[in-house]
Parts: sequence; C-alpha cells; structure tokens
Amino acid sequence: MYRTNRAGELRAADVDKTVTLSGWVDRRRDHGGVEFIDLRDASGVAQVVFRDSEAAKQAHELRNEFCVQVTGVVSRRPDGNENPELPTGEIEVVADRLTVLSSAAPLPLPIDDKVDVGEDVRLKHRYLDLRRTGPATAIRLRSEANRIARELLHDEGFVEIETPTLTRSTPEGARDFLVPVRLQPGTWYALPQSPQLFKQLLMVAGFERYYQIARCYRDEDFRADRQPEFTQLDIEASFVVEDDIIALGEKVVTALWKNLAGHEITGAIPRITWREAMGRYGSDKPDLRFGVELVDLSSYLEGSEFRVFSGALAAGGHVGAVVMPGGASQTRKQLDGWQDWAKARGARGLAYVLFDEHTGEPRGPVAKNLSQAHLDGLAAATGAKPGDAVFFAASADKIEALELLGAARLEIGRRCELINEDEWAFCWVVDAPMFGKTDEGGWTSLHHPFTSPNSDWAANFQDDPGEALAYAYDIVCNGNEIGGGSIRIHDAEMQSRVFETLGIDEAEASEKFGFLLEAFQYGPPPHGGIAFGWDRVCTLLSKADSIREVIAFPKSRGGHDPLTGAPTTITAQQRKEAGVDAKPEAKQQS
RNA sequence: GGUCCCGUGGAGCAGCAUGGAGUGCUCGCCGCCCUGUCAAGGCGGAGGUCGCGGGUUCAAAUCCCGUCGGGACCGCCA
Repeated sequence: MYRTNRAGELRAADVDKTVTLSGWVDRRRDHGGVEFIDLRDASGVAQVVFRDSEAAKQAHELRNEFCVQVTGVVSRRPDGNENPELPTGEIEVVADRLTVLSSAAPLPLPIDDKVDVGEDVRLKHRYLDLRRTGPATAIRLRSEANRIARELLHDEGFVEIETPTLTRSTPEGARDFLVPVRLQPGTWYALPQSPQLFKQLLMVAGFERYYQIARCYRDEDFRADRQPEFTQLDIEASFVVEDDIIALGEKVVTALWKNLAGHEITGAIPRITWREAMGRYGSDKPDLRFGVELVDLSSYLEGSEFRVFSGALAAGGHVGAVVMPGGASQTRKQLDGWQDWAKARGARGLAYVLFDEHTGEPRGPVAKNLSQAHLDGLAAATGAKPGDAVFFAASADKIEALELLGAARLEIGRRCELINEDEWAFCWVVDAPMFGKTDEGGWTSLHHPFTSPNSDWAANFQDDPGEALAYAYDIVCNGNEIGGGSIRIHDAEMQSRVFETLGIDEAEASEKFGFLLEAFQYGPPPHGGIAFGWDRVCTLLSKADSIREVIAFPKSRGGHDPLTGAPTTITAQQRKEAGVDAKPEAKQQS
C-alpha cells in the first residue's frame, strides 16, 4: 500500500492519526536541523516535517519533484505557524519514515504556477507542465464538461455511439487527413472531419437520439482556436424542428456554464438572424459584450462624389460606418495604424472622419471629399458625438464591407476597452443563408449540402440561391462560435434540387455520398442536430487564451507535436507496405 | 501562400534605438551555514558559439540579408 490518505485532504480532524502519503516534493525548506517538505499529490499539498531522525538526514537529500513516500503522525502545527493559505494549513505530518520512490533530474521548467514559461518548453515537457495546478485544472475542467454533457444527454434519452475514424471523405469542405491502406495498396482512408454522415445514418437507423464526444480532423492551418485534430460534442435527433435543437443546445450550455463558470443563464438565449448579425455587427459570430453597432450609409451617401463611395454604390455595393468613441483624439500615428490594420486585412484602407471634441466639426482627409450636406448630417446619421471618429468601409461586395467594419468594431472594442472580460454574452445566429458564392461564380453550401431550406424557401430556393435561408443555426459566446447545426433534408426531391443548385450532377452525388442517398430511400425521419466545438467551449470555460490549454497533448504549428516529434518520416519498408506509391487496382469509387 | 512579433546560461527577462571585453536582474542548479519555514534565509560557486549562416565594420547580442524554430493574424477552415 502506497498511501493511507491523500495529502490535500488532511485536516485538523486527522490529528494524531498515523498516515502514509505518496507524492512529489513540491518544495523543500531546509533549516539545518528541521526539514520541511511540501508533499504534493493530485489532491493538493501537505507539509511534512522531519526532525531529529534518520529520516531527517534522508530528507536533506531530497530535491524538487522527487517522488516519495512518507509515514508519520498528523499533528497540529505549533501556535502561530498555521498557514491560512493552504486547506491543509492547520496541520503537518511529523514524519519518521521516508522512501524515495524515484528521483528527479534538474527540471527543464519550474513546476510553479507563479512562473510564466514559454509554450514551446511547456509542450515539450507537457507531463511536467501538467504537474502545475493551472494547466492541470484546465484538463480537469474538461473532464467535468464531458461528464456534465454525458449526464444531461443520457437523461434526455440520447444514445452515445462511436462512429468510425477510418472512413471516407465527408463533404465538409476542408482538406482531409489520409491514411494508406496496406490491404488495398493505393487506396486511402480519410479521417473524418466530423461524424456528419454517420450521425444521419444513425437517424435512418432509428436511434432517434444520438450523441458522441467525437474526435475530428481537418488538414488546415493553425489558429489559437484551431488544431488539426479537435473534438466536437456531436448531437443528432429525429422528429425535431429547429426550436427543439435550440432548446436542447441551451440546456447543454446552461448546465455547463452554471456548473463550471458559476454563471446562470436566465431566460432564453437571444436569437438574431444572420443578416441582422452581419448588418449590425459585421460578423456571423457577434461579440455582444459591447455595443458599437455598424451603420448603413448606402442611401445616406447616395449621390456622393467621393469616388470610393460612389464606386461601391454604383456597383450595387455597400457603404457603411462604425463609430469609435473618443476616436478623434487619436494621434496621426494611430490613425495611420488603422490604415495598416485595414491593409493587413486585404482592404485598401479605412476612410475616417473625426468630429472635433469642442466644435463637433467634421475633419480629416475624407471630410474634404464629402459635400456640405453629407457632412452636416453625418453625425446624426452615424450617431457620432463630438470627439468621436467614424470609420467607413465601402465595397461592391456588401459582405466584404460589413466584415471589415465588423473587424474594426472588435478592434475598437479592444482599443477602447469596452469589453468586460467577466461577462458572458450568448446568442443564437439563425436563418443563415443556404448558399454562398464561389470564386468561380457558382454556389456552395454555407453549412453543408444536407442542410434544409426553411419553410419560406423550401419550394423555391433554387430560383434565388443568394437569398435563400436555411434552418441553420450557430450558438455564439463572446464572439466565438461554440456550436452550430441545422435541420437536414430528408426529402429526396429537395435534396436533388440542392445538388443541382450546387452544380453537383447525379453521378458526382452518387460517387461522393451515394451510401447516404441510398439510405435515404428507406424512410428517413425528419432530423437535425448540432455540434459543439468542444475545445472552444472548454477554452472559454477555463478562461484560457488558447485551445491548446484544454488539450492534454496539443500540436504546435505545422501539425508538429513538440513532445513526440511527430510527424516523422517512415522507412522504405513501411512505405512499401503501406502502399503509398502503389497505383490502385482497377476498382473503387463506388 | 501572405503580414507582423519573438529567439540572450536550465526557466523568465533586461541589454539592441545611438556597435566597443558575454554586461545585469529574478528563479533554478552545486557546496557550506542555519531547529519553525511555507515563493524560507545567509555566504560562496558552476553554467553561454547571444537560434543558425552570410554581409557591413578596426570591432556585431546590437546594423543589413538569408535561413530555421516558436507565436499572433489574413487567406484557408464551421
């Protein structure tokens, strides 16, 4: 037996008990005759004292992170020596036996939550990083999130089903990770980008309610909130409409935030349509923790002789603005900084007008290009007050202009410190468009090709694909998309009209997802679902800056695992066996 | 594919603008002292190709070019 108690759980009530503890040397304090060891295990830390014994001499040899076992008597600390900072601060273990279970080399990083360490070092020695309370807490929180979701969905009658991770490419749009197949040289599995098709098949199979904490893979570039392998809480249900899934999603989010963030979500989470989100916030995942809404100036500036505006409007585009409170006091350098900021985003620049702090007079380079009438009404049209700055975006592509303003809005929120970091602001973004324009002028699914049009567009979405709306919904928290889903198409005729609109002919449809279409010949139930970006949810709940904090062994840029060194090259023998270079025998694609 | 930031003993940083001896700080490490500390304290010590390569210069951590590695963002990606 390695221990009788857990170190962090000892209390005054345990005084006089003889206990054995096992754990790590969190810190040693050597006083030349008395040795203090903070012994740490997963439960916490307890102080161990060695005095006047053979064990004390042994304890002198201990170093940080040695793994040790001690036996001693729990004692009340001498008066005045209690440590109110520690849950175990009233007691200490007066030890008479010490066993070194294993020693530790000098550490490559301090096991200390008070010290910042570079992420590369942390990840290379992640097993030591995770001995620290902060990083370990994020991983434990994730475990709790899993438990809460499982319990809730179990209570709601959902069945947890694992779907394959060796499969064929699903039509999600991202690049696939591919796995060579030894038994059929020259053929490849794809790792799933999501269990999308399988969960729909499970609806055809009659489970009615499915969920899975599913690992997904996408071979795209990194971000602070993106890893090549990530996890979704994936949910699908039959005989549901949009409101049913939204209600379920709210239950999940409410339970998570109540238990893990101490935040009570009261009432229904507000819904905003996709178009409204774009128009007011320039984003399909608006951060509602602050105001500063966009203004549509397209009609107000009608007839403007300023080329930038008139050009955009003549092309049927959009001119909009966003107000930066107090922005007129910015230095020339700061205003130039905005131009660089806009250019980094692919825009030509960011036109602005400043309203004088005292007189309210509009000034700045763009002001000279506007007519007196347009200038006179500008403050009223934008809601700008004296001392504010107004940024403009104009583009023939309305979405492009709105997204630039939306990005500017977020930047204003940051620079003006308008965001309360302790706040949680949720919303559903609903009524997403079914289709988006491709660079080639065709249409592509904004969600995926099985997303159902809403009832208004069910019959005629193909006539005006750019305007058609879907039963598709995203849930957004503080400007992060944490989940999204849709009601699926269960009607073959409607599905073929979607394929037609997407320019997918029957042969291609049957090649890509014939198995799903075939399944749908056998009485598919109406169904829909949602998938939560589980890593993002856990990142938010743990208030972390990066998704990597809630992943035990994350990858760094380029898909490199700093700990194992993966990916690696393979031997010629492995290459041959895997059939990487083999030409497929005449078959496949059916 | 693009833009930007970072790289200095084991960890974290300063030094760089305005070139002048590997200079400094905090922690860790090694040794000695110390019987009530809890981020213990005191004294002493070791540890460096300033990521790498090239260039400018009498002289480069410092300036220039390239490259590698890490990070943030855009493109891409639900």
